[in-house]
Amino acid sequence: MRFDINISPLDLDLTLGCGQTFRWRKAPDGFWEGPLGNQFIRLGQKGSIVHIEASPEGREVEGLVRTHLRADDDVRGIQKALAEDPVMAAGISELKGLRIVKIDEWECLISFILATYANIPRITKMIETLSTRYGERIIAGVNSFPSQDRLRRAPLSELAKCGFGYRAKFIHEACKVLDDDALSEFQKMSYEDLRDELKQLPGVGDKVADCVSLFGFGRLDAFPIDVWIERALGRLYHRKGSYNSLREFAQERFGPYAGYAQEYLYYNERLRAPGGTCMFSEK
DNA sequence: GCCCAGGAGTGTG
DNA sequence: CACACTCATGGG
Repeated sequence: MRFDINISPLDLDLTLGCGQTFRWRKAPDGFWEGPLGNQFIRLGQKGSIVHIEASPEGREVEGLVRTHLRADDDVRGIQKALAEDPVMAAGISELKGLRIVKIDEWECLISFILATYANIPRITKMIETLSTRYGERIIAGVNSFPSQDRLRRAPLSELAKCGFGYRAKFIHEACKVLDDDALSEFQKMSYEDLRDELKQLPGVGDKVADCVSLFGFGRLDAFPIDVWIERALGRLYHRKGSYNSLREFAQERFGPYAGYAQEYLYYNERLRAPGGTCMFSEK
């Protein structure tokens, strides 16, 4: 099955290639491919037209892709609002097609627990290992992200051999602490309550809670602060301080779309780092 | 070998 | 509140 949808503005390379999500790969033919739910999806782009291929053939593919790429976000409006800040305006200008993605809540939580203090190539590899061992086969060589139930049944001794380091026991314990419908209950909460709940999970601190709030639960006001954002805020806004003081600065300055602001800052900071660029241009 | 990574947890002043 | 230290490991 293949068909086209229209999403604008959109740049798949920017959106899928640099650290929001870890399972998309750029194929030699220029298509981005990876698992979404229990289907293997290929996405190509010409202008604002996105070509979609899916196997096995599912009925809700268009919905899956539109949700993942947050097709209903008024990105132009968000950029216009953020661009009232001249510093941000300059940062946005080369990133018009960068969109926040919407990741499955469970996949996002585990992914960003694994992402703590690791670089993107390694994170990608860890998630690949987890899916290969515990996910279900979609097509040859591609497995779905493992379910909560399946991961809960994985003994720690086994997870400890996956190359996750100290993260193994975090995800092992997080699985056991959460019951099956906990995350759907989380979805009903305010952002503040959601953060507090997430932070009670092992391996989830301020930064992971904000990443999961933003990319997993779709809270566009979340503003995750990692080392890159910390540098960007220092360099561009001369701000330094605790996580919460920086977060409050961002909330006040960028308001309900702080998450998009964060992504523009993140990308700019990475692009200007020596050799530090994104997946689609690394090999 | 060295440095760093989309940090968190715990303890101390 | 602020630091300081440890955690386990691989990619560049």
